[in-house]
Amino acid sequence: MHLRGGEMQTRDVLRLGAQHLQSMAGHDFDVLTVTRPVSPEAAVNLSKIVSKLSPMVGNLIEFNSVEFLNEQSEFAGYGEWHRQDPGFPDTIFQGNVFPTPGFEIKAWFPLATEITARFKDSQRHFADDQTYVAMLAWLPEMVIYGKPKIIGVCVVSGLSVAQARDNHYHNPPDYLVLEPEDTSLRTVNLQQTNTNGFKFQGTPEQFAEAKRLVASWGLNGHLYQPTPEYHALLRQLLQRYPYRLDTNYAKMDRIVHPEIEAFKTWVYQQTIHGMTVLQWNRLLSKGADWQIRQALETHLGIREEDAEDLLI
DNA sequence: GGTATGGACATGGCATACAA
DNA sequence: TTGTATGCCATGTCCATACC
Repeated sequence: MHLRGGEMQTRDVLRLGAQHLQSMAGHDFDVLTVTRPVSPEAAVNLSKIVSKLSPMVGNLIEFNSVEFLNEQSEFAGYGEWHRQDPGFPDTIFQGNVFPTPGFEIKAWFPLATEITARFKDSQRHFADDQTYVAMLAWLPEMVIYGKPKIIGVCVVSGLSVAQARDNHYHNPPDYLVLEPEDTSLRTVNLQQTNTNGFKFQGTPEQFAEAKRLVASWGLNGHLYQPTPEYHALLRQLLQRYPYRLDTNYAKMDRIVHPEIEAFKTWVYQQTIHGMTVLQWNRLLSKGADWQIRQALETHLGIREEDAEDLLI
């Protein structure tokens, strides 16, 4: 990598880090192993609960990524990667590079019903675009058993994700994106850093009235801005009309970020043991037991004899 | 029929208040 | 002083329904 004047800058650290994270694709994580099911019945049962591994493997992937980054010699002398948990982002480069580069690592288990990782951090945290989001898609190497294997990595700018999210959701008065309150005086566990989404729940009459209020803010009144002035206006809506907190707000699956969408498509198209990831996803979430049984026998060789062998 | 959206439920960390 | 309950925040899965 070419560095101007021999100095490592924030964007260099991020670019290098992104390259290394992407190189993890295709590798196993030797952190845990699900043993091969001994019978088709056990395999079917396992297929329905393997997604429960998702949160745990997600965490294992997060701190193994830090170790992996620190094994790379290019960073030597400039600083070290550290995991902050809790904290944002969960991986930062501590050293003599400023602003401090960081990765927010999100693990994605593509056999689950959706990408459940959320990205709720305020745009205001990305003023210098020093934080990138790394999505790591993983599966057990044998689909329902084996070691976790990284099948693909997508690294995108955190700022771009936050902007895509806010532009996608924010649509006053129907939907409001709200920045965290000023909670700097609270104890650390009660401080807010996340934005939230609110959906209008009032009557059509109230909605018409709310629309007139938004119109009175001028031509750019519907455009999202993270400023206190704009949020003072938004809070008027929240006080006057009923809204509900949207608990699905900012799910990575629903943000509609172009690079993330392209990554989703790519991951679903990958072929693993004779079927695409999307086909496995459909089969395991919607397929009948006999279909799952058949696929596991055809593609993974799990059949009745195995169980019989075991009994002997 | 597939996708998007709305909603419910489960789990857990952490600081703090309060009771034993 | 120690243990327990509580408030708030956060992250995850699953399912029903609306929509195209």
